[in-house]
Amino acid sequence: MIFDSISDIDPKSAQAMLADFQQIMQRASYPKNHLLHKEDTVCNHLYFIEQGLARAFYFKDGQDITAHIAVENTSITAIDSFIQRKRSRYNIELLEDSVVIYMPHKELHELLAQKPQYEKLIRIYLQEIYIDLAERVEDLLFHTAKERYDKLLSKNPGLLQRINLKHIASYVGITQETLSRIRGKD
Amino acid sequence: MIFDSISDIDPKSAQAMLADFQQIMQRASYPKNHLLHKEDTVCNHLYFIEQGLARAFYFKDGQDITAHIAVENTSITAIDSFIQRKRSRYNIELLEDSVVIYMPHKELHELLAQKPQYEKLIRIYLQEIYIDLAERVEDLLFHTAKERYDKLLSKNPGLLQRINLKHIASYVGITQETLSRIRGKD
DNA sequence: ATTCGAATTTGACATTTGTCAAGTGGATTG
DNA sequence: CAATCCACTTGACAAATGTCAAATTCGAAT
Repeated sequence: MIFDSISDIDPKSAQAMLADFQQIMQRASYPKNHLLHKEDTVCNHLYFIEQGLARAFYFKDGQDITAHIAVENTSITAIDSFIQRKRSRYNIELLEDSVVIYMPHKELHELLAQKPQYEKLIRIYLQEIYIDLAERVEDLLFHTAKERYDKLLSKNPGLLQRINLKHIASYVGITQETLSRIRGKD
Repeated sequence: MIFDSISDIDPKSAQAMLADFQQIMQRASYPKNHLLHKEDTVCNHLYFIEQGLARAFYFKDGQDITAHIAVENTSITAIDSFIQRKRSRYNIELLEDSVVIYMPHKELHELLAQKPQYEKLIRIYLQEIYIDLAERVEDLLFHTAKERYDKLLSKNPGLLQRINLKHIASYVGITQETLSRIRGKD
């Protein structure tokens, strides 16, 4: 969550920063299956999941592939689209009735132009998601599908009860059938 | 390359920024096989390859795995270590006699503290390498080893003549033998 | 409780990739 | 020129994963 980064900043200004950020962020509730973002459009919002569950996915050769899973206190966007202002191949879908907080790209951009001190926050946020992503690459390269599956579940206990196995399977990079067999051997 | 980001910034201040950055960056030449960074130490430098070739690698079950390849005008670090100030599992090795430009973490940190306007540059740099990494994840998940191999070579023509096949194989996530067989089918 | 449909598992077989060992070819060196 | 080394390829077989189709299980709705 982005506001974790504020812990790196001195507490008295942190409060003020938080207030500024809250001004450009909005909260909304959506039902299960709602699409936060549709493929082939530019993604204008950075979302934080306050309550609920979301996934980013797209279609590869007709297959529904989950690229990212976001639980509570976690962010989700079509980040390449959000950053590069180009159309995204991803959809973002809620898997449960959810409460999300979101920040419009335009407002964020303006805030950064007006108050450059917030650049630091965004920089730290980017560092954090970069580290996460780097870990994902290592997992994909050097760990087996079973190890990736176990790790995902140990990081997110209870996730199994909230999401289809096929989404988890595509997220860890294997078919649902293989995942099912892997699970059997316990 | 980090200074690409400067194109987003108005030209007159770009010059001044460039000068500031150059003050904290140094240039050095090293021979082939030189280690820019050793595993199990904190990585204190962000390197840009001006001339030559480098790779980041580490050992997984005794096997030498290439995690990143950096050609000219490209950056390389043990980025998680550089950001998080913890020991790295990566080594960074030059594959040719090279000229590198590097920025010490301490100086960068101090520059950012003194002149927060540079945060923007770093933010943009992080955005760029994040996008690259996200593309890598997609490749690993959704493209075959052959597709990854072809893409790597089409992005970097001539790379084959500069680097061992085994490094390319581990980079695209397969064994050298499999890569050799894949190459045969052309 | 029963039924229906979706989610998950299982079976059979094809395909891909890994492993280990041996072979080939080119460059280097004495 | 022969010996040697290194990179790369090939062969034979094992292991892992994919594909497609057929069960089976589970849960929601009646």
